[in-house]
Amino acid sequence: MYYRIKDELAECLQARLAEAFGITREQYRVQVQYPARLEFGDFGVSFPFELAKVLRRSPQQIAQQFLDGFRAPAYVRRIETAAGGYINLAVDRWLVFQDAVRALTAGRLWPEFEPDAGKTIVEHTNINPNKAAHIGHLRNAILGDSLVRLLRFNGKRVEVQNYIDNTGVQVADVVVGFRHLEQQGPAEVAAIEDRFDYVCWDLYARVAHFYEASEANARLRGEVLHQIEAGDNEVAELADLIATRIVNCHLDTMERLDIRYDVLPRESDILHLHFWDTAFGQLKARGAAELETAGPNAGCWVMRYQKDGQEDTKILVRSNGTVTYTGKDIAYQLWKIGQLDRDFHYEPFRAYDDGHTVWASRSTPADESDLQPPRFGGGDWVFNVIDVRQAYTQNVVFEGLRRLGYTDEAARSVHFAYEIVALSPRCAQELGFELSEEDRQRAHVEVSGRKGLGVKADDLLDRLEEKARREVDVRNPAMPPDQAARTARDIAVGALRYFMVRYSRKALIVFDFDDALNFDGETGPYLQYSAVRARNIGLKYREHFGQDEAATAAALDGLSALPAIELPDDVWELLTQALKLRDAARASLAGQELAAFAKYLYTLAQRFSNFYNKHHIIGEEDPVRRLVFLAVVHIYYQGMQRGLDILGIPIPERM
RNA sequence: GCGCCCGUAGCUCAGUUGGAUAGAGCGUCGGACUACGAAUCCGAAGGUCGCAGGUUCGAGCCCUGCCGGGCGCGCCA
Repeated sequence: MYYRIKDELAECLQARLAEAFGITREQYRVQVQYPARLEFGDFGVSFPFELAKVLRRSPQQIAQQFLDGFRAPAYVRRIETAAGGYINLAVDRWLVFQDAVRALTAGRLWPEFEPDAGKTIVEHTNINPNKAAHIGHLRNAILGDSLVRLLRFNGKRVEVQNYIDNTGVQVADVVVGFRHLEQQGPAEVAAIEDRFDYVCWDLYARVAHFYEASEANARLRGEVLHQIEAGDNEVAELADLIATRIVNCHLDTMERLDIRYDVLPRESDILHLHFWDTAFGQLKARGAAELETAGPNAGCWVMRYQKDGQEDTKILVRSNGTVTYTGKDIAYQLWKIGQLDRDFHYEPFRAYDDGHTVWASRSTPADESDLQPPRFGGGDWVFNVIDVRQAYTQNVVFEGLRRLGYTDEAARSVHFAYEIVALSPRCAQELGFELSEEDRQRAHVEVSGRKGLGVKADDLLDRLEEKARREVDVRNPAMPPDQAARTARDIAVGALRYFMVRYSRKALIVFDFDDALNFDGETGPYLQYSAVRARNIGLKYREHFGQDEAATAAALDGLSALPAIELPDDVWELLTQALKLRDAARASLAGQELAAFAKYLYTLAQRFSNFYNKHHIIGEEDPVRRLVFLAVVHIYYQGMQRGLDILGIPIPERM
């Protein structure tokens, strides 16, 4: 198989290196690359340059000596030196093609990766349950969900967690809003029929002004927060009602994007089950937590650690005995790596259409549920999808693990950091916000839930669907309305999901409706469109030649017995790009960069579009060429289908 | 003050972990539908990779300094 050729060649070259120069793989590891240009070949290496000094010979001489007596595998058609020291290899196109067609007809184009015995936990979304989700949350959830899909493709067993901070000040603020601005209690709030997350969005922004109005108002926040943490009172009941309703809204929003979860750990349960106590016990026993007796932090339990030769101190327990955010996070991370010695109880929170259940944590054993929860937590690898502003805190948490002796676990805990989504000043003004003179001069404005400044996730999805629907209706006047709606939805999802992963994690996205609503060029719809066309070719082909699927499959099967024909460059480039799917997925995961995989798929779609415009498959006179083209289109479609699935992008029937 | 990140075409971004002539999209200009669907394709213009040194056979990528921008560093969460 083609995906194995690169590895095989590396082995082969490595062996020859030992034979010709006595260089072991420990001394030098051969790295096979893809040459910059097609005419150079399909694979290339540059080790003659790198070994020139050690071997005391010119790169050219090394390359020559290496090649004299080198026995290349049978599929290597051409091997030569270039540009004073590169070694380029070109493979036999027809052999690779036949091999790929056999894999296609046998249904094993992308064999599964070795399943991984361990468990990988991915935590993402983590939206404060006090208002509607916005574009910043979309980047988190889409990045997180795409990572989950990529991990699964790479053979990992993944558990998806969505942490619910239901006892924080953000929820308290909305409770204050309902009680003191709206004069509403649990019964009235439960009866609200309007979009609950939107109601809270506006209310949350009003509470910020309410606090500014007087000291007494501002004090309400602390009082409410205290009552929420204490539990067992009407304020806590209201907070729970709000948080639960909002979580349901968030799950609905994410469901529109095919994003699902396995478990929702709730902060209130971390408190009630005293996760911190056992974590604190471990920290004290190890001497990682120390009680300060003097100085500004007197009375606090702190963690001291060395960072770049400088000592840093982080407070874990305040002098009033309460635990800081960092402290709670260490306890939670310990649970995730299976070293807390304490667990949640669980209850089903929601059942998805396909029967999958998302569970929520609870503090007490579930009464009489016939469903038994899976074992949650205890991951061998942990990915925390959190924006880059939390880098410092995440480092402190991992340092905490190391101080407790969990160095391997800390090494397998990843802060999957990404830059935030901000708004262009123009976009903020479009949304009806008055910007200060200072903000107007800036390149971007930060989204702010407190100010109510932001683009709501569902509003954006609605606008995408409306625009897609107009385009669908223009192109497909005869399409039934329900199919048109479905298609518009698929296009909206494709556009949004691709938009959020096409940027590298370190790139700050300055959001603008013009960019996000674009369906041309490097966008999700471009990829979807190319897949739809490829699928159509298969349909039209069978229709035109009066074949059923079995007959077409038989014809493709017979292809490997036919005499070789010359594969044109553009066909070859399309084929090899499609066959690099596994390589691209592996590299994307190794580099922890989803944008790399997105770019790979985009390039693949470009090659197909190019091929599509140049060659007419059904109109092709030569029956062998026609069949070869059809096979390549099939391979392309299979690759695109698999690739788009990794990005969570659906393929409409028509568009 | 300390730490992290960024600076590449008019705009938004890639750049396979140091490789060959720095690539896409948008925008601009000019072309291609009586053939599988033009949400497409082809062509053109557009670059001192922030600046200056250094390491290297080779630097957009590594090191040092400077300039410009963003973020983080709380007995908030």
